[in-house]
Amino acid sequence: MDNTLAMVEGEGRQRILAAAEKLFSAKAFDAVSMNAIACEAGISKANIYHYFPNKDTLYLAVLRVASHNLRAVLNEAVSAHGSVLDVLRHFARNHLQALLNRPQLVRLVWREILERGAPRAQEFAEQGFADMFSALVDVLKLGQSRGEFRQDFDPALVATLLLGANVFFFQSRDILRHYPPITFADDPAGYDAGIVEILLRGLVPASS
Amino acid sequence: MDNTLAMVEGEGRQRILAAAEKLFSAKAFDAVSMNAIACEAGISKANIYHYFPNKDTLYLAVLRVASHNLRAVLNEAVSAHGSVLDVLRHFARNHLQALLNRPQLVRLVWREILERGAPRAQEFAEQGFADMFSALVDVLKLGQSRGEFRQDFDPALVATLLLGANVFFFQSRDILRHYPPITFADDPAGYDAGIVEILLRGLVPASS
DNA sequence: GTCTATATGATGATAGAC
DNA sequence: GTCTATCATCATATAGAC
Repeated sequence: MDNTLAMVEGEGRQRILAAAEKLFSAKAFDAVSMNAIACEAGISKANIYHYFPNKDTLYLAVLRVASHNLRAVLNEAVSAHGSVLDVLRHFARNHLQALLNRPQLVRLVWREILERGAPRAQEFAEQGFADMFSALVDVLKLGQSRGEFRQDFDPALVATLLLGANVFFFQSRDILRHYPPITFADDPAGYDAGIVEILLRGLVPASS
Repeated sequence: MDNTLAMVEGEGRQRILAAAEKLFSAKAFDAVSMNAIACEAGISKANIYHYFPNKDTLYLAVLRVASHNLRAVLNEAVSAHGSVLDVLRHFARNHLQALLNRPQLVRLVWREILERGAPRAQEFAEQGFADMFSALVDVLKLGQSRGEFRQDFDPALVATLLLGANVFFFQSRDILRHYPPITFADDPAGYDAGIVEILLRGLVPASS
């Protein structure tokens, strides 16, 4: 069977999705016009409506693909083996690096999280959260069961702290860069190394 | 002199600013129409243009006021006295509570930080960052100079970690709530208490 | 499947009466 | 200072030719 036709059929849809993803990543929903998407995709505006019934459906399709891709990228980045400490350091560094490598995808998904007004698809974002949290919580629990970590802290809280540190770094990087006391704005690996080190050892000197 | 006229003169402007702040806090720039602002303010659309030359200028005015108010709220919340540990705990808890108490202001300012496409006024947001960072860094440095904290960590990095933990909590609260292992989504004070405790003592048991 | 042409409405912004 | 009426522009969305 010749699948050339099917590929050509899908091509138009793919071009539209790619163009829409690029524009929706850069600007908010209402700031992106169907005209701009058509222009970016190199087709006519009316043609978009042949593939997607309306703007909302197109946006949802973009978000679904982006969320899926981002999950894959992040899950791939944080999968690791070795000692608990190595896995933790690896997780932090690679998670942040994955965020920085795919800024458009991250922005697209995070905008959906933050703009609570029009709950278009929080489910996609929540899936990514669940992936990262469960992976990180498992590592921390393993460390606790092995006696390498204290027993008296909540793994979910530490997971939140670490993921939050990376997301915050990703979001605020441009501002952090312009603030003198901060020297790690252009050194994400060093940032996460410092974060993990502090988490492990704490701020207070070991007593007696 | 009768200042009644002046008050009435300013009233129209205030109504517009209040309405615009409410709407711009809930939705993005392009998603808010001048018609909606006029309707919310209870005046005609054309009247807005009597006070503000265009939509951008109005938005900028809203952002300036909001940023100023948010700075005041946050600075008020984190000002404290006492031991270094008390100040640190107080800072974390009250900073997060201040964010949660003024969600509209926070959203308005943070949207400006995240939407890098149209750099309308990053300066406002950066001022707030500088306030919080310098205050927190000062506390940490004081702890170091007093010998209550280790000397070998970067105060700016810990400040980023703590502020990031609060901002991340604020942003992701709705998602955190729906994730089973997390029990602190509705307990910001407990969250920050846990955060600070982990930062102070570390994850690894005190060796020997 | 892709296009041109167009219907319909909302947008930001202006002019001028009161 | 506030309004009604209106501007040109651009949006989403549809119809129909090829």
